[in-house]
Amino acid sequence: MPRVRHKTFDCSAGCPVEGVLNLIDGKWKGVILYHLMSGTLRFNEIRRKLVNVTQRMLTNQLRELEADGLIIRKVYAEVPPKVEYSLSERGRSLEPVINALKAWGDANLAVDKIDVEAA
Amino acid sequence: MPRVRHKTFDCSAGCPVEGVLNLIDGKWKGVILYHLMSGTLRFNEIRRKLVNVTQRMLTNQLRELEADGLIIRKVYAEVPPKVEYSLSERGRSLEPVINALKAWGDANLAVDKIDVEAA
DNA sequence: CATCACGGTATCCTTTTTGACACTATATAC
DNA sequence: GTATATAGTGTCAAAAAGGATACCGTGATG
Repeated sequence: MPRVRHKTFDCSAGCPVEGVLNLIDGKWKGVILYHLMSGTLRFNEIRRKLVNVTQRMLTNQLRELEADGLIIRKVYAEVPPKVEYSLSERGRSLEPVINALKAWGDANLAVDKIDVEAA
Repeated sequence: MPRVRHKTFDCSAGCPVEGVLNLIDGKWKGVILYHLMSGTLRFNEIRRKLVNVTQRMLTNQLRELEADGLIIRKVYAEVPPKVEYSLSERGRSLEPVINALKAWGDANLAVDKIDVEAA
């Protein structure tokens, strides 16, 4: 499992920018946060939204988000297991950031263009 | 709001979010963009602002940003060499995004020791 | 002649991240 | 008694990212 992502952020002026990026990059974190903005989701609900994610990766990403205090993991003592993920206060405060990302993406990552570059 | 019409690669609704993240993650890209928001900079000026970056990494990051159309590289035929980097139109349009990142970082990563201790 | 500044390349190596795939527990349904 | 669903773990391997270090060309400076 990828270990401690948090070292100390000793950097200069642009540092906060990198700091946030360290929290939300990782192949699936952005999308996970985005989906959780719409409400609580269970493990497999998230999995179905992130089409190609493996269980291991999803678990990893969720654990890291949890460790960074952005999401809350709630386990129900049931069988079959039930685990719900939701945004914490801190996670919810990221909403403007995620929205800015989404807005720019929508405006500047037109599908045609991606097609051309990917081809 | 333009929406994704067709899946080029498996992404669901949160895709644009990941798309932008793919452009601006990389260990130094966020900070580079941040610094270029204040104006044109030469290679070594950027280098001095990113204290621990190696030449190789800085070159890499700048080339990727250039390839993604976010910055412009202008070479002067002089000796010693002079190369100026500045934001493109597209890069400048990222300003709200970078600002959102910076704002959140300033507000939530102020002293990261608090993270550890308070949690 | 030797050295510095500039903006890089070229090589090699280590660390980090991601992926494939197999395995687990248990209650319920068939 | 076999299969299903859930939410995971464990192990190994590949790929991507990042780092260390050395080198290049040239004109001016000492």
